[in-house]
Formats: sequence, structure tokens, C-alpha cells
Amino acid sequence: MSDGGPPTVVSIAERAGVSIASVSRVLNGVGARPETVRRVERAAAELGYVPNAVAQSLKGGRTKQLTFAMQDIGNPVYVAMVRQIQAVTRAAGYRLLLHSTDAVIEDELAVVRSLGDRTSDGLILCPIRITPEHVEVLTAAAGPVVVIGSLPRGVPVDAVQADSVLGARLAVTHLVESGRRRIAFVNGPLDTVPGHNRRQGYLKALAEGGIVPDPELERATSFGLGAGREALHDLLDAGAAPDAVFCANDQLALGAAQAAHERGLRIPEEMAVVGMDDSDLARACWPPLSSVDLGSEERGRAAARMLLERLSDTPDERPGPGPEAPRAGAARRVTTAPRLVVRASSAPSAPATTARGGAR
Amino acid sequence: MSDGGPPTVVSIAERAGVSIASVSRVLNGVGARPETVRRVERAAAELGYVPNAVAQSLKGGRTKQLTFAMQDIGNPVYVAMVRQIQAVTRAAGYRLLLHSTDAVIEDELAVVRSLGDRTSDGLILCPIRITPEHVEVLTAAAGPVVVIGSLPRGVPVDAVQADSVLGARLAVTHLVESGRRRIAFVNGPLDTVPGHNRRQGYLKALAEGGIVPDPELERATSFGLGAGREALHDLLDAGAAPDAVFCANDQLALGAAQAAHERGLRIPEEMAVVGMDDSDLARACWPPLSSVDLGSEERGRAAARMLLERLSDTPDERPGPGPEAPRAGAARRVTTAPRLVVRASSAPSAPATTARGGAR
DNA sequence: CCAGTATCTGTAAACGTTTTCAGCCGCTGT
DNA sequence: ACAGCGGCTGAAAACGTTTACAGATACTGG
Repeated sequence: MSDGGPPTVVSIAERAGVSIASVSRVLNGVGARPETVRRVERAAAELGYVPNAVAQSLKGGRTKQLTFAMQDIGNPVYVAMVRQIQAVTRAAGYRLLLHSTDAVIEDELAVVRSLGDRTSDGLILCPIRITPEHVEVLTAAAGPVVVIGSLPRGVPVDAVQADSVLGARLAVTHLVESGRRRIAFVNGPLDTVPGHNRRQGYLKALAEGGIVPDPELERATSFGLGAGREALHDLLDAGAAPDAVFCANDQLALGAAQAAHERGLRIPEEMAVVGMDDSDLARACWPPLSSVDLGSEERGRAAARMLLERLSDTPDERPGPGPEAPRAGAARRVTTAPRLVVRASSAPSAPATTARGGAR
Repeated sequence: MSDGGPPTVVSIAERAGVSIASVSRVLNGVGARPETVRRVERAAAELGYVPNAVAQSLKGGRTKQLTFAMQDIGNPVYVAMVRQIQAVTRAAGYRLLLHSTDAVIEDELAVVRSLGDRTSDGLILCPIRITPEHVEVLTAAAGPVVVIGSLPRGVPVDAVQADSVLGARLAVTHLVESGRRRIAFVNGPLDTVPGHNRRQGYLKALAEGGIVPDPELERATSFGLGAGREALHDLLDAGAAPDAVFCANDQLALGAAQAAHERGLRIPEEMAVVGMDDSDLARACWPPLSSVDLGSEERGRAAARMLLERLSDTPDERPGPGPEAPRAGAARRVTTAPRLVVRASSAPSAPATTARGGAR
């Protein structure tokens, strides 16, 4: 008598005339007498039994779920990451929980803290900024975390980062070497890590090229398409007269390209455009957009792999006595190498080629 | 004595000197003596207690998780849907589980069946094809499902669909009315529901416009960017000489636009291009792409809302005796209205080549 | 002053699974 | 024939929570 819901091991046990222990053993492939196996499997099939994953999680202490948290899935970079992460984690039998933080700091922190509710076994986090609170919360995280982005040295958390300083430098150097002199820079917010780093690379490349930076050529607002369009219009209205524009991501770059088109400027002849992230957008537009591949896919894969490693390294937790016993291994830091992909939007004259950036 | 892991109600009970029942009651805001409340809350705070969501799920019978399954998150349409779904479900306190099926039928079916493992409380599914097996599995689903896409009449499952026949018709009629006569059609696979329906709309619009369909003008391969590019090149190579091309989605359209550019054809003067889905891509490219908004966002929202409704309507399941008691309410079908968005890529008279064509 | 009651508290069961432990059986070796 | 042993099996505990129930306490009204 147990039709009060979906079939359970108890239902099967009753129908097969064995104990629930035997049912569990058969279902998990542990040894049993052929006769028992037969009866249990038959009963399970007849009842259409599906094991209750929640109960399994409770018993086993792991949910086979991972969380990926980023600010907005609308950004192609995160889409690329999700795809890779999904592929890697799925192969390992994990489900993927998606969490958009909308770049709200409080929300990012809450995600990390929510590791404590045991809903997922681990977390991949893409913070847009790193506050002292981040460091604090990350250090005290209840489970393994891998951060995609830059993290201060002391924080005992794995991280996968792009060398966006070098990436920006590659892009701008490319423009300089193509003979461009008035290279504008359309950036996102300066108080974000990417915003700051990309600017460093921009300035460095200008210096190396012997070009004096002109503050009139810089714009920094947000990371969206509309922002790029407005920024370039604004630059042109202000008479900054750039002959090239480097944008801190592809969305900004497409916005800038639109503005250029609207002004009747030919790309790349009158205005070269280079973006960053080498997202699908770069290949989809016209002319195809030169862009710096910061390895979004690679970072996604790497982060997922690191997380899985942590998970297999941690059969039980906190062997040490102190409440702050150091984590199993030292925090790992991986940096992916940027790669400039030259396409028509910045072609000096020749067809598209690619140049490699150095590893770090 | 219980430092063998994260704090639990037991730890708190010990520290506060009360029973676990009282702890639970205080934590859930049920009545208790002020003194008890104080002590429990203090202990919980000191221990940094976070309730174990898995245990709560097991007890409560619901996980507060929902699953969204589509073929590939790389498609902007699904990104738009995820965003909306995420927003709606999050507001209701649900987490979102993402599942890419890669358009593998077996995988789609597995997702539906996996509702039985109680990992998530409900499912939103975007099937690319509907097989008899789909119907069977969906009918027997262990929890509420909402399908985004077309579903045969008899299937007792909620569905949100786009009227893509009408959508395609709008696009093609628009081209006809703009004076185009040789309107090519670049489609995805014909044996998919969208592929089939869009073709119906295309043919219908041609008929209404008094144009005899020319099989030479049709191409159907896959739904990707590269496919669009190749298709148009192929059409031109074959001497089909179209003066417009309607594409079954924006990615195909951008591919076709690339091909046109590569051939030196001016858009829209020599070749009008219209896409479908009105994804971010349509706004990001140049010239901006005319496209039919099939309401991806709206469908995402609607699906999420319907699912949540089902969940609140179903306090306990299967009240009836029979194993196939009909579901609570009849299956609901919602259809969103398509909307043609005309942009420069199909502008009848050509304002967009020089000077500021678009809105500023 | 006592019965009655309202409030709070603790014990124990339940959710569905895995797993330890001890018991049972039939076998083998001597 | 019997001790020993191997493989199977079932009872029971455990994971961490919520909750029905009953016991305890203090307070009210007569």
C-alpha cells in the first residue's frame, strides 16, 4: 500500500518482496543474487521508478549541481562561457544553475553566501568589481569557488583571468603600426577591473608608439551597443577627428561602427574599428570586425575544469582543527593569452591575418 | 559536540539550549517566547547558520528550481528567452537550471523524463521537432511542463507559440509591396516546425502578391550564420538573380548580408534583406536589419508565468484514482503576435547610403 | 484555591535514499 | 561431520529539515 505518490524504493521493495536495502544495492549495481536482481529490476521498470535526486543529495552531501553567476547573459562573452562551462560540467554529470546578478554587488555576495545552503556543489563567479567585501565573503565561502576575473593576490580562491592589458595593447599597437595616429578609445566604466586594465593597455601602446595621448579621444560610459554609438558621435561632434577607434568590447565597437556609417565614414579607409572579446558579433557584421580574442571560451572551460578538480580533491572538508584551516591546495591562478584577430574593419590594405600575443 | 561540518539545527539547539523543534520554529517565524527567540537567533548568527536547502526540499517536496531546456544557448533568441524567464522565476524565488540539448531528440526526451527525479519543480522546453515520442513523454511528464513552440492539439501540455506563418508572410508582403519581385528565401531545415511554417508564410505572401514561386530561389540547410552566407552565394552563382532575400532567422540574414557585401551588392538598393526574430543582432549590424519580431521575450515571460501558475495550482498531485487522471486545468495555448520591424536593410526608397540615415 | 485554558516546548516521525552491521544460508576443506 | 568462510540479505541508522502531537508551564476566571 503506497500509491500516495511517485514510486520509491519502498514501493519497489514491496512489489519485489525484498528489503529496501536490496533494492538500493541492485539499483546501484552492487552485488546481489541474480534472482534478486531480476525481481528488483522488473518491479522498478513496471513502476517507472526514477530515483529521487533530492534524497540522494541529502544522503550523499553533494547535489551534482554547479552555479555560474555573471552580470547579464545578454553579453555574448558570457554566452560563450556558459556554453563551454555547460559542456565541461555536463560531461562530468553536473547540472548547471544560472544566476544573473545584474552587476548588483549585493547580489554577487549573496550568490557566494548561498553556497552555504548546499544547493550547488561549487560556483563559478564573474564579478565585475572586487570590493573588500568580496574578498571577505570569498575567503569564507562554504564551497569551492572559481572566479573568472582578476583577484588580489592574497585571496585563497582559484581564478582564471584574461590579460586584458596586453590584449588592449595588441589592438592599439596594431592600429599604430597600420599608420593610424589619432586613435580614440571607447571604454566602459573606469572603476571596473576590465575598464581600468584596458585603459592601461591603450596608454601603454600609445606610449610605445610614441603617440601622446589626447584626453579628448577617450570616452568611458557603459559597455553597451548604444553607448558605443553615442560615444563616437560625441567624439566626432567634439571635433576630436579620430582616424581609428579602439573599443573595450565588441558591442561598443559595433555601436561605434554604426555611428561611423551614419556619418558616412568608410570603414576601414577613413575610420578603423577594433573591438574586444571576438564574440560572434565580430564575425556577423559588415565589414567583419577586428577584435582581440581574450579567450572567453578558454576561460570558461578552464574555470569549469578547475572547479571540477577542486570537487574531486575534496572528499571531506576541513580536516584541520582551526575554524580557518587553509584550503586543500594553494589558490591557483591561470591567465589566458590574448590573440588579435585582424579582419576587414582595420585592414591596412591586405586581407585578414592573425597575430599571436604572448602568453603570460 | 558537533563540529563535524556546517552548522545545523542541532548545533543551534545545543548552543541555545533548546530543542531542534524550537529552532525550526523560530527560524520560520512561528510563535515562540521572546527569550527563546533571542537565544536561537543569537546562536544561529554566531554559528553562521545557513539552512540546508536540500533537506528542506526533501521535506517540502519542492526544490524551488525550474529547468529551461533549449537546443543551444548560442542562439540569441534563446538568450532573450532566458533573460525573461530568469527575471520572472527569480522574482518568485525560483532558481533556474539551464539545459542545452544540442537539438538531440534523445536528450530532449531525457530532460522531460528527468522531471521525475524531482530535481526541479517544472520545465520550460523548446523542442525543435515534435515526434510521437515527444507527445508520449510529455503526456506522462512527472511535473508541469510548458512548451515554447507548436504542439499538436490533443497534447495535454501548456504551450506558447509564435505565429511564424504570419510572421513570414508579413516580411515577404513587405518586400512585395516595396516593389521586389524576385524574392529569395533562405531557410533552415524543412523538417523542423519553424522551417516548415516559415515556408508556408513565404509561399502565401507570394501568392497574395501574385508572384509565382520559383524553386530556384529557395534554399534550406541549417540555421547558422555560415549557412546564410553560403546560401546567398549559391543563389547568385546559380544565376537566380534575386532582388531581395528573406531569411528564416537573423543569423541567416546576417550571413546573407555578408555574402551580398562580398559580391559588392548594395543593401538595400540592389538587394533587400529581411530577417526574423529581431534579435540584438538586427540592431547591431549595418545596415540595421529589418526583421520580424516573433516575441521571443514575450514568449519567455509568458511561459515562465504559466509554469508558475501551474505550480501554485498544484498543491498536491493526482487527486483522482486512475493512473491517468486528467491534469488540473485544460492545457492552455497562447500565441504571440508577430511584428514587422522595418529598418534600413529593406527600406523601399534608399536614404541610408550616405549621411545619417538612421535615427539619431 | 482549583479547574480550565492558552501558550510554549520537546519528542518523535516523516521525507527517500545509502550504508553499516550483524545474521543467515550454503559451501568448502579437513 | 563440523568449523570456518563466503556471499546475500534485512533491520536500522543516518543525512537535516519540518511538523503533528502531547506534555509542561503559567495564567485566567470563578
